[in-house]
Amino acid sequence: MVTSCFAERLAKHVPLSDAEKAALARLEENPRKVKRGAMIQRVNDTVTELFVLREGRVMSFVILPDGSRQILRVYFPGDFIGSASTIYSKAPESLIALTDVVVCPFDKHALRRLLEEYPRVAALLFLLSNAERVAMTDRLASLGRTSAKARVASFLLDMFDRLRVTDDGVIDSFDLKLTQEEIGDSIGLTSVHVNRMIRQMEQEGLISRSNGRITLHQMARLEEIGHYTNRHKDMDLDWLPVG
Amino acid sequence: MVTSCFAERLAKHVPLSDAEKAALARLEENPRKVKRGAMIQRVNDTVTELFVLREGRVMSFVILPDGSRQILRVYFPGDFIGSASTIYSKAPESLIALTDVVVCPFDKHALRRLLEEYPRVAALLFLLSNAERVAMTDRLASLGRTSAKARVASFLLDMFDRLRVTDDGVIDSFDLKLTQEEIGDSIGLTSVHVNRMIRQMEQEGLISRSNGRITLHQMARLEEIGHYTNRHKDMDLDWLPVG
DNA sequence: GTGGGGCGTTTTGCCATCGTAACGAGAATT
DNA sequence: AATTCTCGTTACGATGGCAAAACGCCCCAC
Repeated sequence: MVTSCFAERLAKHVPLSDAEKAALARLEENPRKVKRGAMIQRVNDTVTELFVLREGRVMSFVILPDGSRQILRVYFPGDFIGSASTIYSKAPESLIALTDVVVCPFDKHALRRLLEEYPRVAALLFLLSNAERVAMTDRLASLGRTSAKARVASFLLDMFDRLRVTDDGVIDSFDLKLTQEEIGDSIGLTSVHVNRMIRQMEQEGLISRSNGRITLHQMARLEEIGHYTNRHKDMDLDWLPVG
Repeated sequence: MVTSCFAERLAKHVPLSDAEKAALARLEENPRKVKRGAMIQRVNDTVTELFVLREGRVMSFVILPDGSRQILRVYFPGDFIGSASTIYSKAPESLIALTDVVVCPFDKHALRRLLEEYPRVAALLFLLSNAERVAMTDRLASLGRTSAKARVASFLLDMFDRLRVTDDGVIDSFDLKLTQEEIGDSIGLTSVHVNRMIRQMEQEGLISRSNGRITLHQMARLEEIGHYTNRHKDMDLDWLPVG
């Protein structure tokens, strides 16, 4: 059986047939290595490609006319990236490698064939796309209606929970691989203020840090501060057609 | 031919076969009238239903523990609502009718059959879900990185452009049917500050108002102020399978 | 081993933007 | 007619942005 990190990810939600696994693996036939810091996709590029992220971390972002940056999403291995190019001919967001990375690009016509031949995979992609939407609305509420401290708390918890889905090594500490400026650009704060909040949370014993790793100490208290809800627990995909 | 406002909406993107139209119309077999202000869905309700909005306006929102509200999305006729319940068993957001409304609820198992039998519709739903995601990221950048004035400007333009997709009567003025408090709750501001910005924009001749209707005068200038991009122009669905 | 450059973090003082609280007026709803 | 909504407007103040500089650390060249 060919392995595919995307198939593995999907299989965490729904058991896949061998044919489905093989079809998904075919999307990952052309792995491409990308160096840390390199641009994978640029805003307004004409794109027909999507990606599965196999190794490393990637972020999507936009730069506003005044030069400020909004980071839209941080991606982890097994994530499906750049789905906006299924509907827009020009990329609405840029993609950059946060670490050395392996991405598997495939053309949207390959996706089309997949959707035609494997309706259940199509449904699954639809569902996961809805999960992404909910993740966005959660962050929207965070940016729109919560304090700086709450935003940092919920951001850390979100990263933590997402890492834990794929990486079993994650217990209560993790390596964010983001600078404080990047955290700020994710949650609508300046790096200065992110620093203020992180140090404050550290002093309060909510988190601690050592050489880049962040440890979360009072998970429940952090969830309260950040008004955070772990969405991963409540997923229900059992109603999907059987493979 | 049975008419369905959802099919009509989809047909604006891709020509649909009669079979597809009929299948979509079947989702709308049980129209339900809802009074203005009534709750259609409540956060944490166990839900298995989705909706097509046939008439009126609906908003989705969450209430944070401190009582503040974040409005996540305003929906217009032809919109597909509540897709989060395809993946979460408990509703992550509340739905409320902004005007008297006709919604067409259907169970997610009906959606499942549709996805199984009409792969192209499944693909289409996937694409539109991605468009929603992009709309969310646009607002995320707005909340995270732009001023109050920019947020109001881009919000007005967004509502305007979305109304124009379905309502041909919309030229340069429209009836928002939102209070200033609701606008604020959409873009992360207080009603007081929304009021400041709106009056300021009115004084500058960017917009004008009379009994609830808003008229946009300097569209280009507004787009500049709000860092707004009209996403509707750039859509490309031609690569989808033929019906 | 040492000096330097780059990057990220830490820190400070100042101040703009935006929120809070409060109240009045007019319109709409009962 | 009474009540509730919505909008308008004010004074005051807190949150978080801005600018600038210093600090620590890692890596590299010499």
